Amino acid sequence: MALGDKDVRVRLQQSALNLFAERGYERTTAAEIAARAGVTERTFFRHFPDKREVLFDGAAVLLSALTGFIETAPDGLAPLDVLFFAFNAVVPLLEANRHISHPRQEIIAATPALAERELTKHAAMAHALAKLLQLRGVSHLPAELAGHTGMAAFAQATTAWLDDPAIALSERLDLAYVGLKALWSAPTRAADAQTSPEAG
Amino acid sequence: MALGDKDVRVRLQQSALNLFAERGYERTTAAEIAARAGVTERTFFRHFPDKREVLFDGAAVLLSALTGFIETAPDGLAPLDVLFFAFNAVVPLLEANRHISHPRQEIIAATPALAERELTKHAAMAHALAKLLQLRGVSHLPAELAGHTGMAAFAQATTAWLDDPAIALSERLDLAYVGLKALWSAPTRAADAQTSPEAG
DNA sequence: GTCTATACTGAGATAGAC
DNA sequence: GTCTATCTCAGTATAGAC
Repeated sequence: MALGDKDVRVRLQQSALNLFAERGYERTTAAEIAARAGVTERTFFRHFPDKREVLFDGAAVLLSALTGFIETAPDGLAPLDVLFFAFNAVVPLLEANRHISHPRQEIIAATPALAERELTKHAAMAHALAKLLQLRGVSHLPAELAGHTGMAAFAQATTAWLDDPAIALSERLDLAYVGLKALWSAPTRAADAQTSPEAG
Repeated sequence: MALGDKDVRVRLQQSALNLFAERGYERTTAAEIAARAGVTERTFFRHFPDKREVLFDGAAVLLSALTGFIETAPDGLAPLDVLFFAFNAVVPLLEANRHISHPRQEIIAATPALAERELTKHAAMAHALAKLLQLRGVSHLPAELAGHTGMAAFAQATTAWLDDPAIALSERLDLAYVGLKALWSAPTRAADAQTSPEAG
């Protein structure tokens, strides 16, 4: 009607982000989000199947970008190297969206219901990455392992970078990559040995 | 009070498992679960903070067992080898509970809300494993990577074994272990190359 | 144990685009 | 006319407050 031609969906997302930042997720009702966007509560639920989803639209864009890079990754790379090739390739996209991702991440971290939904999104993305690896000849179970392992590293790198931008995202990814490989070789000491590590 | 001395909590869990199997999770109300267990709806929510939690009590027992084995794992093992040492050690426990885990897994797989909660439980367990590795001297970020990578492999092995017990759980764990290591070395072909793999 | 807010669903009506 | 987006109204179940 007269609230400007900007898409209702986008208005709902912005209203939600603002209200969640102001009062917190639980103290914000779907009706309030809808009202600020100039529509009714029912319209909110037609755009988003539940209240949480309003914060998770960006995942599709990211996945689409990752898909393109995985499909064009060089031949002969190992499964996890394919994934990290794509992760590094989407760094500019993530950097460009940091001003939205950062406050969003804080809201999610403060809200168990949203943290739970984010895990679901990560699992879905891990599964999508696995299917792309299968297109490159990786068999089912190893592909799923690669998807989940890669996503764990990707999520750790991006989360750490959102928390503390002093270390660049590409460097965070490198750290995660090196850290993953070391999980097979770096020895750990038994818990008992910890009591006198320098003494023995 | 005459419904037998079996703990109300356990009766609620059994009622829930049965009702979910009969009608599905969404078509079962908390009041119905409570009624079958001989208590009121209010009592249900006193035992479980939300309806989903009634299916996720076993995680604590499993984690407790894993904790013991990680603490007593041999000195000098790499992070992921510590975790797989513990995973293999709890195989008998899992095998003993298969008659409960199997129907439970089917209900969870059929119910998105429950699958989401299970991811949360897995993430919590990954985090717990990470903290145990930190007690063995592994630093924070690598420990978290190991926790999530290990949990992904553990979950894949147990899920596959619940679906198809023809392959033993210990063998499923071995397959996951080997599969993980190969993610760094086994080459993949580019998607384009797939169209004529034998022709070139 | 009682009461209530609110997330979510379904059916039907309206309005505009094409 | 169809199709799509929205609103209105009525309802149920969860979960938290009292």
